Amino acid sequence: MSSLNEPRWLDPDEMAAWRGFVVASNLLNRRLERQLKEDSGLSHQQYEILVHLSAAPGDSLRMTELADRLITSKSGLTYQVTQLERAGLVARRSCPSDVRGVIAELTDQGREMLRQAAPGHVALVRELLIDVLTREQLAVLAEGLGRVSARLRLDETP
Amino acid sequence: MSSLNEPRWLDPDEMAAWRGFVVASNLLNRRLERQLKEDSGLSHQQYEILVHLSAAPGDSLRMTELADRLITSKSGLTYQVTQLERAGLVARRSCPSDVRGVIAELTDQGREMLRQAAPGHVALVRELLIDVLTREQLAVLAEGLGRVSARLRLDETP
DNA sequence: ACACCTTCGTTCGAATTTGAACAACAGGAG
DNA sequence: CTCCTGTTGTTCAAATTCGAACGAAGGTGT
Repeated sequence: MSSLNEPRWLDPDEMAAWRGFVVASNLLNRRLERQLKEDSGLSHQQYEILVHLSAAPGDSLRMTELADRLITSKSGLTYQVTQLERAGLVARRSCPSDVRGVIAELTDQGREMLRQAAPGHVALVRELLIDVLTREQLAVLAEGLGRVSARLRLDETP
Repeated sequence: MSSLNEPRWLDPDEMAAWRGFVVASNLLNRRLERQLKEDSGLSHQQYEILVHLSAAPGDSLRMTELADRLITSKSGLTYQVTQLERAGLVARRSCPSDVRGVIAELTDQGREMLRQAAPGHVALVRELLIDVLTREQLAVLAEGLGRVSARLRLDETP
């Protein structure tokens, strides 16, 4: 009756996929972190903040919305935005439609920093991930992990 | 002449794969972290230490070897092993063949903790990742990310 | 207008992570 | 044996992260 009490462990194929995911993710993060820090003095998190802001209309986003996209805690974002503000890359504005709201906005200096940092970062992502995989593998990654992400998003906000 | 100075940006498919990877990885880590902490009081990192030790011959590994497998810094491992030692889940032994060496060994209590924590963790990994993907997608993940990991490992130790 | 529950962003303390510096040792070339 | 170079694990200060608690404000129903 082991199937009743015992969990369904991962078979070798499943384990390989899971380990591959964890290992690749850790190694990749570590590598990108190092490269960004050396190249531009930015952490990966700070870089992502700039990216998300520059992709948003008006180069600005509300704190909560930004935290959701970055998948980080609100307090963590407060800290990092403060750092970026000190560096002159981001500015805080108050929200017109909500007194409580705070809008983080990309400064000209922030835009310039992103313009300078992006090429090296993208090149490394390409070298370490994109160009290592085939077109088909990329498609599977996008579709599969997209569905995984969607499932996780739903679980978070019921 | 933009192709000479401009980097090759990611096209929509490539971007989807990259974003999917980052988002899924962050959401998954966050979720697993929460579950492990609530369920067993362990961090994901601590859990992985126990897993790697229990998978090693003699339920023990040298610190450096363990740090490599966990993909973490040596100092980070020192800290976490100290925590686990205080909790009685891991013990430090000295290495017979190398006076400098320190061997981390799983205690009976650590083995028991792992036995108790593993089912819930595996079930969640299955629910959030494995069972969301098809057999073919899992195979692609394993093969592709395995190659990505291998490439990254080589880059680290030239 | 009123109470009530939710949302917003920040602050706080505790936990964790990292890289650099360090002392002690290993291993080989000469 | 004796330098010399590379490893090993730890310590240290600094940076980052998180969750809980908080004050302030939005939104709703009555």
